[in-house]
Amino acid sequence: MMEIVLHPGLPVSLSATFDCGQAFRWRKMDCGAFLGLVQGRVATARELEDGAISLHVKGSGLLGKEAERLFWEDYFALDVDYAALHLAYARDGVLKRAMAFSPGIRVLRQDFFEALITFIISQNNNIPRIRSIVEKMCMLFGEEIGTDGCGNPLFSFPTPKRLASLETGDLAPLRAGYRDRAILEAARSVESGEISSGLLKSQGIDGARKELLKLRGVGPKVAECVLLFGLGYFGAFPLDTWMKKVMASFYPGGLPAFVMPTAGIAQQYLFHYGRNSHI
DNA sequence: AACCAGGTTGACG
DNA sequence: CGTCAACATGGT
Repeated sequence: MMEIVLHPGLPVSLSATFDCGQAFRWRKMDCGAFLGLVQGRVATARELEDGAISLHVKGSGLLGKEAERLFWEDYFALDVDYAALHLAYARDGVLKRAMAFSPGIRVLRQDFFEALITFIISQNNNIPRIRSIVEKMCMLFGEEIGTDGCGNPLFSFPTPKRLASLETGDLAPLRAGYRDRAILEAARSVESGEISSGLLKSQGIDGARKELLKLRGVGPKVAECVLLFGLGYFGAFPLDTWMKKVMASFYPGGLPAFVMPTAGIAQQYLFHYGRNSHI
């Protein structure tokens, strides 16, 4: 077990960050801390009084102390200056309200393959069911990487190799419906090296988007989610049913130009606001 | 019983 | 180019 304390410039709200529809494998424990399954690790996260984040991390493939810290700083995108972002966004009345409604959201840099498969599952689906399908997938095809407080086993997200080896019949227990085919084809594309995180990160957002759109089950919305959550392109802008409503009522002429370079981060505040504030 | 959920696809004008 | 039904599943 390794303890890591992160010091974000601006306090992070773990509940808002983990419950805003970007990550599906964090859950709140009875004690108030969060339990997360992140790239082979079992992590518990809690907010400290001074705005720091305390992480307790377990797993067989942990890096050394410093590398592990860098991993988590990257995961929480501590290189992004949220204080400056908040200051700039406050020029826009709607964004200002959205940020006040749930301050401390951060767009996480998650694993590419997990984001790809998870957001393929997300199409025409709801968040509780996405979670349950992903959990079943990990339980069936992931590796056991630890246990929770009650002794229940915890599983990693399946590797591309494992998913690529399956047939559609194997996915039936997930109850993912017609998404089965897209899940397997995407896994095979990654496993074969036809598509890879390294390539997509190196070629810029427009090139990466074009590649992603070639995959079955990846249309405009899922592609933006993978760009934003799985590849760290913060300019990506997913437009789902909720965001379409938000855009129609608040930004009929589009987002303000100064927001565009980080449109994905603005989107995350607006999405959470639109879904949870009953405006 | 319709309708919806972090949509995409293939067919048809 | 744009529009549109069909698509699995489970919840309201």
